Amino acid sequence: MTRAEAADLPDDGAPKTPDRLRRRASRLLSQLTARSDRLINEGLAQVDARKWHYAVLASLQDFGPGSQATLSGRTGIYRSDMVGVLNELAERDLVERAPDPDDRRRNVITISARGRRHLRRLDKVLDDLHDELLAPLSPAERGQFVQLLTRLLDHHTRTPDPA
Amino acid sequence: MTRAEAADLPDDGAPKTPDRLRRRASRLLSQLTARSDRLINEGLAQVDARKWHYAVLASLQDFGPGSQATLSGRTGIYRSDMVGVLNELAERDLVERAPDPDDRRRNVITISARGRRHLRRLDKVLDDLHDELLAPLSPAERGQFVQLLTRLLDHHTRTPDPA
DNA sequence: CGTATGTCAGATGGACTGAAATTA
DNA sequence: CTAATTTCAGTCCATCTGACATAC
Repeated sequence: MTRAEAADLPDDGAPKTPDRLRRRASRLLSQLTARSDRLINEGLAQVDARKWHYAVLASLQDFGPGSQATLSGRTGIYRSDMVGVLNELAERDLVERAPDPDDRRRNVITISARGRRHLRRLDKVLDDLHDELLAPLSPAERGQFVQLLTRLLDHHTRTPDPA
Repeated sequence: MTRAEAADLPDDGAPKTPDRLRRRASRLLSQLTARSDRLINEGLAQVDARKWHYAVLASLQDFGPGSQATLSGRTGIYRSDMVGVLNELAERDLVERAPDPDDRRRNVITISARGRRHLRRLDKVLDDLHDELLAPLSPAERGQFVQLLTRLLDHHTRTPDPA
């Protein structure tokens, strides 16, 4: 069976143009995200950072200090993985981890001056990387894209599982 | 430092609205893809399938039989992982794996009647799952979304790495 | 007591690498 | 000889689960 024959068979549920593989949003998403992740990871690695570093530092800068559980909620990092991320950030003197006097179970995480400087660096790096990521899109389209993603994500974070 | 103070400091490169975390396309992509992958995986698991099954079956249906290396190119599955996928598909009698008489290094993979039936089932399941995935978007917006993703992915598959 | 927090130890799964055996 | 194909073994990394000790 040649390719043309297969593509023209009518009754199989196959569309005339065999692009079901290319058009499935889920596939496009995972493939694009794979590229995106690699781009971001490699870019951040060049300044000795990971994407979770950015998430934690930005969260501290924008919302103030917090316990590890709080940061976990803000950034989406698991409580169990936060430990390692904070170890890396503390090693680099980008954050400070101090016991909370009001609740001795908790640590209070604070961004340092060095951390603020580093965050500014990371924001610049990420701006450039996103410019590369979104290169084929016009500014308006980039806005649309971000807006569509946001609406989808919001829907699926608030509507977990109707099963 | 309270949240309001942190959010209003001007010189730190922090935007007035602290949404840099929420707005980064790379973050939106990975988070949404995580949700999407789980949705698709769980949905396909209920009909004893995985996403790679669909990719291989659809590729066979739309482009005809091929060697494992060919299928690897069509679907994006690594040659090393293709073995396992085809084992699973062959166990279920959805494909046939026969040695190629013209080149005895190769196997020729063919979709079976049962495989075609299964593929139709999977397509229906995936239609429903994508309906759920894209629920908050209008039909026009879904088209836009797919088109934006496609353009981005095309750009990054043809333009690998300018470094 | 039940609950939250920080921590660790490990399961799981996906992407990916490397090499061996066979054949072209 | 070099190159391509299938296959196996195993690495690497991120997500995620479960349990534990401590403190509320």
